[in-house]
Amino acid sequence: MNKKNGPTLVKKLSRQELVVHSKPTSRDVARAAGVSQSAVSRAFTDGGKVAPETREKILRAAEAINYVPNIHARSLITRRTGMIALVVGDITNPFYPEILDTLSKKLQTVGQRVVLFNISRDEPIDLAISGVLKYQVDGIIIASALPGISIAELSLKTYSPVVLINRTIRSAPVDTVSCDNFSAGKFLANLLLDSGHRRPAFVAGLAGASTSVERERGFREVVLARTGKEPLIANGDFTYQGGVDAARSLFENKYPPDSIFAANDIMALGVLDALRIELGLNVPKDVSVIGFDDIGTAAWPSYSLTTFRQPVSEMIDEALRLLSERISDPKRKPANVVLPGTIVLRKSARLSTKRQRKSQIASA
Amino acid sequence: MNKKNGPTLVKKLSRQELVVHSKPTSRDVARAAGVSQSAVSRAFTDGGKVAPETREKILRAAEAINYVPNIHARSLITRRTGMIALVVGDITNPFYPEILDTLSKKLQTVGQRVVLFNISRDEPIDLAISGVLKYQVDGIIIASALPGISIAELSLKTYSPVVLINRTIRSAPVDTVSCDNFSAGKFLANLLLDSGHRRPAFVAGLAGASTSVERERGFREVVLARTGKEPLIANGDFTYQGGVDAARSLFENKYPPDSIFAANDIMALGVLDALRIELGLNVPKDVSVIGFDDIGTAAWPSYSLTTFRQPVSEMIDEALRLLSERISDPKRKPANVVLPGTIVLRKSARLSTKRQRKSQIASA
DNA sequence: GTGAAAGCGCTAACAT
DNA sequence: ATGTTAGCGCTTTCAC
Repeated sequence: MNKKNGPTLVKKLSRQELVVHSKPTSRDVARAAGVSQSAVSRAFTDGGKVAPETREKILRAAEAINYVPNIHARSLITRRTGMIALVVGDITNPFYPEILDTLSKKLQTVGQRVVLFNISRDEPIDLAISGVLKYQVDGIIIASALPGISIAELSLKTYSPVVLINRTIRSAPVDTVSCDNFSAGKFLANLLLDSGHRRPAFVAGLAGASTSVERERGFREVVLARTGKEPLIANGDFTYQGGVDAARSLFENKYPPDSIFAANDIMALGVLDALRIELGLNVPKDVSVIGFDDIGTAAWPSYSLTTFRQPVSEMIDEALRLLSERISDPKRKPANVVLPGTIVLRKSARLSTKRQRKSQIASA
Repeated sequence: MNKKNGPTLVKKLSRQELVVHSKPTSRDVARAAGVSQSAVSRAFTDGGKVAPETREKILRAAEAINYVPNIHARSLITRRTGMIALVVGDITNPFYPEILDTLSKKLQTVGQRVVLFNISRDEPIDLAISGVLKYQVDGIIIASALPGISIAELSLKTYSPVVLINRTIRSAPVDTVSCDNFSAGKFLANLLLDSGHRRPAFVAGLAGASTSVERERGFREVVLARTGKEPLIANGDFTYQGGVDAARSLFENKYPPDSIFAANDIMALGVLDALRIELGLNVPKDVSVIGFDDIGTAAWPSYSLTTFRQPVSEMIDEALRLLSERISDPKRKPANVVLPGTIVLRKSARLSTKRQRKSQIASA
């Protein structure tokens, strides 16, 4: 339907003649508008130097033949694709859709898109990453909870800027943004202890996840210091079912806990359900439960989960800022942005009144 | 660090010299491996004709300089990008992350990726679509609940195959895959009525959404025929809060319902919470509640929501099949695939025993 | 302000 | 089996 070839007779068919419905190109628009191909290009670029009436004419012609610029051809030259990769490990956890939602909306306002790389739990992250690199994305945001060990290598291989969100890693010099998980863990332990709890337990997430590890470290440190005993610990695998199982196992203990801090909300919800329904306990009367993240469901009255909110929107703002900073200065020293979170007091934890205000911990 | 230029003195710098860290290209690999550039290309293509030892050599050289093929340059020629666009309207509804998860995992097994287009509720869909088209995606899956009116136009402008998932549209000849929403509505009305309910109510989703409309049509038809009265209807906007509000308004009625069918699970969950917590009612003793979708949360014991399951995995399989069929035959008549769903019986609805088996409705 | 020409990194036809 | 060559659709000098 376009192209410079003459009438298509049956003879050696070139590739483009074989294409049934090839998309119109800037060349087609140029022909239709009676201008040069480069004029079309300029008409579609923001600061392009074209006379207003020429641009008008070109845009009309483009409209008429349903022309849309090919972003890949453009990116070959500009070296920008307008795509940001989001690497997630467990989109089933509602925290990630919230990140995805926030991120994609922020990006869209500046004409960018998110390409999702949904890596499964056992897939080695570096393999996934080389899959990402092919796409020449302008930046990579990794929110995967997978063991970060190979990220070190990655950051060397990558020409695209990388930022880890909601996790950190010691071994590699990489930009990161996260909550102050360590302080949060301490804060929550103190909160529980201050309110008269004597046996706080911790429900951990995935083994290798820095977030869970840090929250645990802070929590355990305070519990140990103040009670002289290690907190009970169960593994919840960052899933709802894991939370259910963790609660069960915690209560098989001879001295079961009187309060539980789960390393994320989805586990806390599982804990809550197991406590109330399977074990017939009253929350918060018998046991206090605190989560982490503040996903939407946490606010639903059936759960009314007291939790530690991560500042998702700010975290993403920071991630995008780090990304663009690294674009302009690839050699800049890696930054580790730590944002403060907020305790959100609801009904799943019995906390003493002197702490009942919305308090905020400072960033470390 | 690469490129064919000589030593970089300060003079008119070409674009590539200005780039600090330009990625290695196949040319760089060719030079490193002592072969031609096209040999490199072949080494990276699946059926490429290269001697095994040459390929080895090339891959090693590529590895050494961290070369990754540029997918955009490739797509310029092959006319395939390996990207599938997923257009969603409300990723906050957990049904969509489930779709996204399933889709992205299926695509990844065949080396494809999903690019997410997360359009906000008020954004005109055709604008969003022209954003999609720039990306030359191999296919577009629209799972947006937005008023479909402009999709008609769209399908004409689009050279990429399009399939609507979880919605249909009369005005445009477009491939669609969905549940048999109409039959499902009828089925659920009969189920409720058969179990002794006398005043079934319906909680509708977004006004323009075909899914909600069809479910309502089937439901209302049966209720009207069997009880002689229209069912009560409230609008829930496809959100949790909408469900809460809908339940409230339903019970402001002089003759409140004894059973509620919500057009999706997230609303049903809102209904449940409002019923139990705000209105102090017992579910299912006082009121039966049925949802639609069977999102993960529906199975949680706190809710134990009886619902009508959509066959997500099969729907996506069909969508991908339709997409690839349309690639090979762009002129094929649009297909409207209708898949049967399944009732999932849990505890939120009081249903009579003779219906207590997992029953399945046939596709229309 | 506009057009001609070069070339982004790659694949595919064509020689060899 | 390998290299040479011609573009894919676009942006960007460079003349005019």
